[in-house]
Amino acid sequence: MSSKKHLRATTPTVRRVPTQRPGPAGGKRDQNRLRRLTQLCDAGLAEFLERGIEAVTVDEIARAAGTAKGNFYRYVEDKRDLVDALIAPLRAAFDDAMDRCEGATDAATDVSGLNTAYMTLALDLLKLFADHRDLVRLYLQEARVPGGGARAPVADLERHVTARTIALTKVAHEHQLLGKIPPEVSALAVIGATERLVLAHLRDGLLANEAQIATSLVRMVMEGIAG
Amino acid sequence: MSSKKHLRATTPTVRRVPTQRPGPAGGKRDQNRLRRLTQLCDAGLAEFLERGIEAVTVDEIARAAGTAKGNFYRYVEDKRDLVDALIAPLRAAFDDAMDRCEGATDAATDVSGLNTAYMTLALDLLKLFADHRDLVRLYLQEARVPGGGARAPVADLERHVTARTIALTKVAHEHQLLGKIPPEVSALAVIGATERLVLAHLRDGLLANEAQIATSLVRMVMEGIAG
DNA sequence: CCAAAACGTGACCGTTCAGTCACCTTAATT
DNA sequence: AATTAAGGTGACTGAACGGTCACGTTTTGG
Repeated sequence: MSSKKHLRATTPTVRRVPTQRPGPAGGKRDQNRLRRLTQLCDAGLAEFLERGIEAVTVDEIARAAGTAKGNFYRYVEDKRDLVDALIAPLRAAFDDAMDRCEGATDAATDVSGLNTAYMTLALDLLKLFADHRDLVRLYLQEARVPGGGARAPVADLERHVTARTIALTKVAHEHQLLGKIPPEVSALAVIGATERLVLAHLRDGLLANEAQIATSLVRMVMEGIAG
Repeated sequence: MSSKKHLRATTPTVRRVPTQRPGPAGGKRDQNRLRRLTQLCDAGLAEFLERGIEAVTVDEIARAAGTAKGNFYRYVEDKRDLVDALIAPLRAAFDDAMDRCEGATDAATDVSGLNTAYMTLALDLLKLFADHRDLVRLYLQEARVPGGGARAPVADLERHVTARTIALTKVAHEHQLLGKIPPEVSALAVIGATERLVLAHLRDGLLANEAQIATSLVRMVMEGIAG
């Protein structure tokens, strides 16, 4: 057949990711693997926040995670894949909150039911910000740049967030809750205001008092800037 | 002395930028030079908007401007310098508007004088957006990413805008125009809402009706989302 | 205990890119 | 018209980086 050296017992293609003996879920193999992946994610996230996704090299991430570059590719396809893994939980948390709100608005029979639904959403999002501070910051820092290469998952999420928020606002608009302002406009204005405040808090350390940001924002949304 | 070939008649250092015969301002030399610089700026801006500042190479900019890479460096130090040249007019226009507004608030003797000052600022900024559409879009797309390398001028401008806007808002706050909301919070909320709307308009082609965006925004700032 | 899968490594390869340089052409100035 | 600065070019260099590979080590399932 082939020469004695380099004979490949199993599959001909080079396997980067384990497929034959991944071990039982929750077993030692699984644990180790998850730990390394987490280290890579954490290291990547820290670097991305500091210098931007695009500027960070695979080698830097691997070293910061305490391993070698070659090993990086055993856990993840490339930098974009790592960003994907990073962003996925954020997207999931956002969808959870939105799903819950949509369920509540669908079930609501009167205006006050709608308002509770929106207040619940606000609280859910507040919790989301608290639970995923660094991820939210990464999203805010990177979302607006054209999504080529590794930034694509972030840009995707931005479109997703925009679309779902506008859709939700249209419901409010149909129930006459928004006066003459087009739903797209009010949706984007609220998103924009919220995101800018959260960014100032997370990135610049401005506005240390989180509760005050939240209540001020709600007040401004309800009554305008002079509230 | 030296060999006949390659003798350097004048200065020993390689000159990239003309210093000895730049020609009179407005003269032909000056015109040509300005034209090329403009081509490079235009080409760079277009590429930056499409794929992000970081991803664009010097060679691409030069080719898009219809010239060779080597020539790029005769007009500009490097990519960062080009971004600097692009951003400078935007910064200048912003400062003009803010200076005018500060002058008006200083001169104002009553609340209505302050309000006119702020409305004038809003109109000035509206004009700024119209006069520098692509530059504003570039700013919005790139401002939040950590400012390493070529993106530094944009990140600088973001800090500048934030600082001046907050300072201006503090004046309003001292005149009791903002109720209980801290001036930093209202300033950032308004910036955020405005920027998000402008970005949707410029980048995504959403919200085609500019006048409606503007009036809606003013209404929301004044009366809240339900205006 | 042992075979082999998974893990880990860093040298290596091919590509890309910023910045330079020697040479050529154009045109402004005297 | 002659001189020479300025404009223009693309090949070249060195550095950086993504991704691979051959090899060594560890872990585990049987």
